[in-house]
Amino acid sequence: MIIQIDMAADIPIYQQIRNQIVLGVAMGKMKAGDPLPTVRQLAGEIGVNPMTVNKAYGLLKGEGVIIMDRRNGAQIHRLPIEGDAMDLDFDQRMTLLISEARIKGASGQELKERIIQLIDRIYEMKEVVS
Amino acid sequence: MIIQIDMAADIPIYQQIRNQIVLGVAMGKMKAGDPLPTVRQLAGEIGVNPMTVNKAYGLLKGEGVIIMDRRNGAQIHRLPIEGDAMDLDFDQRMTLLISEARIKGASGQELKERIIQLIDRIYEMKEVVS
Amino acid sequence: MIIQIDMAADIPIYQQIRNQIVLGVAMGKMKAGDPLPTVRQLAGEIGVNPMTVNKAYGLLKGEGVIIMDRRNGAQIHRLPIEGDAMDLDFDQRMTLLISEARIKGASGQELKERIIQLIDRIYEMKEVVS
Amino acid sequence: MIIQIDMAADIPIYQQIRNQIVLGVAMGKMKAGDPLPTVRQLAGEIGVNPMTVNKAYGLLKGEGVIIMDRRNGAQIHRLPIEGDAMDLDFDQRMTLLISEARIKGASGQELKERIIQLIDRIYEMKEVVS
DNA sequence: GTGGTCTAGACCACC
DNA sequence: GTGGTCTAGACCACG
Repeated sequence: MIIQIDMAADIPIYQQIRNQIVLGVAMGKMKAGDPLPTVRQLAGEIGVNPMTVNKAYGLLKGEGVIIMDRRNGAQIHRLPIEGDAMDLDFDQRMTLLISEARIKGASGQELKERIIQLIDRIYEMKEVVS
Repeated sequence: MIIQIDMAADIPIYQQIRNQIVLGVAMGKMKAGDPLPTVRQLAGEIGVNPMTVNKAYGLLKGEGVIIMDRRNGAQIHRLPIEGDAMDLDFDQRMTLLISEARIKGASGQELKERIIQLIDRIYEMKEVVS
Repeated sequence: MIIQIDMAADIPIYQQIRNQIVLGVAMGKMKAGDPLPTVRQLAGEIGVNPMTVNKAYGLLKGEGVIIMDRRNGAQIHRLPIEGDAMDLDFDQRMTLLISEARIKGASGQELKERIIQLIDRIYEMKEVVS
Repeated sequence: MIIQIDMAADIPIYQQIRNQIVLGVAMGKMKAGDPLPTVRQLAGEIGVNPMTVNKAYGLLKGEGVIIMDRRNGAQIHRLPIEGDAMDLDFDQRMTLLISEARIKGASGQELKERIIQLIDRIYEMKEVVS
C-alpha cells in the first residue's frame, strides 16, 4: 500500500492520505484487521509532518474506517462501517460532479457508461466486506 | 434562481455560489444568455461582501460558464465550455465517491441504479446548451 | 470595413473599435483619405453607446491615425503616422508575448516561422503608406 | 529576481507582477522548482497589499506557471504549461502589434529582424523547462 | 510560519 | 449604473 501525495493539489495533505486509505480499503488492497503503518513510519515514508498523518488517522477513526489500539497501532476496522451509503452528502457531491460534466458537453449516455465502468473496476475485488 | 448559502458549512461561500450556479445551468434553471444578478445585488440578497460574489463570478468566468459584460452585468455564456467533460479530476472524484459508498456497504447494483436516477433527473431538461 | 465587437472580451469596447480600425488601415482595407462612418452611424451599426465610439475616435485622433474635420467627419490620416515604429512599448509587449509562448512549449524556430507568416500576411497589400 | 512595479502605469499591479514572473521564467532567471517569495514578503518589498500579490499568484497558479505549497510558499511549476503555445489570442495580439508598427512606417524586413533578435535574446538560456 | 477566506470601504474605468 | 482594483485588517486551516 503506497501513499502518493500531490503537494501541488488544493486538497490538504491529511485529506489526501485519508482518501488514499479509503480507496485502498474499497478496492480490496487492505482488508479488515490489516495493520496500518505507524504515524511516524508513514510520515517518514511520504515526507510529511507526523502531525499531518496523525490528523488523517484521526479522521479515519472518527469515520469508523480504522480502529486505533495502543498496543497494536492502527488497523482497518470491521466492514461495512456505519452510516448510510448514499446519504445527502453523496447525492450532492454526485449531482455536482454530473452537472460539471454536463456543462462541458457530456451526454447522459456517455456518463452512465463511464461511471458503470468505474464502479465495475472498484468492485472487481469481490467481498471486501468482512 | 435563488442562491442558498450555508454559513456553517466548511465549503467557502464563493465556492458555494459557484456550485449553485453550475447546478442551475446544468439542470436547465438558467439558460445561455440569461442574466445573473449583479455582484452588488446578489451580495445584498445573501448578505455577504461584494468581493465574495465577485470571486465566485471570477471563477465561473475563468471556467467559461459565464461572461461579464460591463453594461449588463454577468450572463450565462452562449458557447460550450471548453475542456474534457470526463477528465482525470472527474475520474478521481468519482472513484472516491464510489469507494466511500462501498465501504459503507453499498452494492454495485445499488450504486448504478442510484446514479442513473440522478443522471436522469439532471438531464430531464433537454438541450441545456443553446 | 466591418467592426466586430466581442462583448465577452476583457478589452474595453472603445479599445476594440480602435484596434480594428488600426488593423484595417495596416492591412490596406482603408487608405489615407478614406472616410470613416460618423460616430452615430457606427454606434448604431454595432449597437453601442455613441460615447464609446467617440472615445475610440478620440484615441485614434490622438495617435494620429485619423483626422477629424467638422465638415467631412473623420477620415484616415496621411501615413505613416509619427512615432518610432518599434519603441520601448513594442519591445515590452513583444517580449511578453514571446515569453508566454515559450513557457507553453513553443520553440524559437516555431515562433519565428509563425511570426514571419503573420507579417507576410499583413504586408501582402503593398504600399499602404500614402 | 527583483520585481519592479510602475505605480503610474495603467496596467494593474497584480498584472505587472504576473507579467514579470512570466518573463523571469521564460528568460531562465527562474527555473522549475525555484521558490518565489511569500505573499507577505513580496507585498512588503514592493509596498502593496498582500491581497494584490495573492491575486497575481492566483493567476499564475491558474495558468499552471506556479504551484502553491502550504509549507514552502509558492514555487515554479515543474510540469510544462498546458495550452496551445500559439493560439488565437497569440495571433490576434501579434497581428495588432505588427499592424501598429506598420502604420508607424516599419517595413516587413525591419520587423522580422527586430523580432528575431528579441526571440534569440529570450531563448539565449537553453532548456528553461526542467 | 504559510496561504485561504472574508469584511468594510474606497476610488476608478467603462458605458 | 456596472465591474475592476486596491487597501487595511481580521480570523482560520494547514503543517
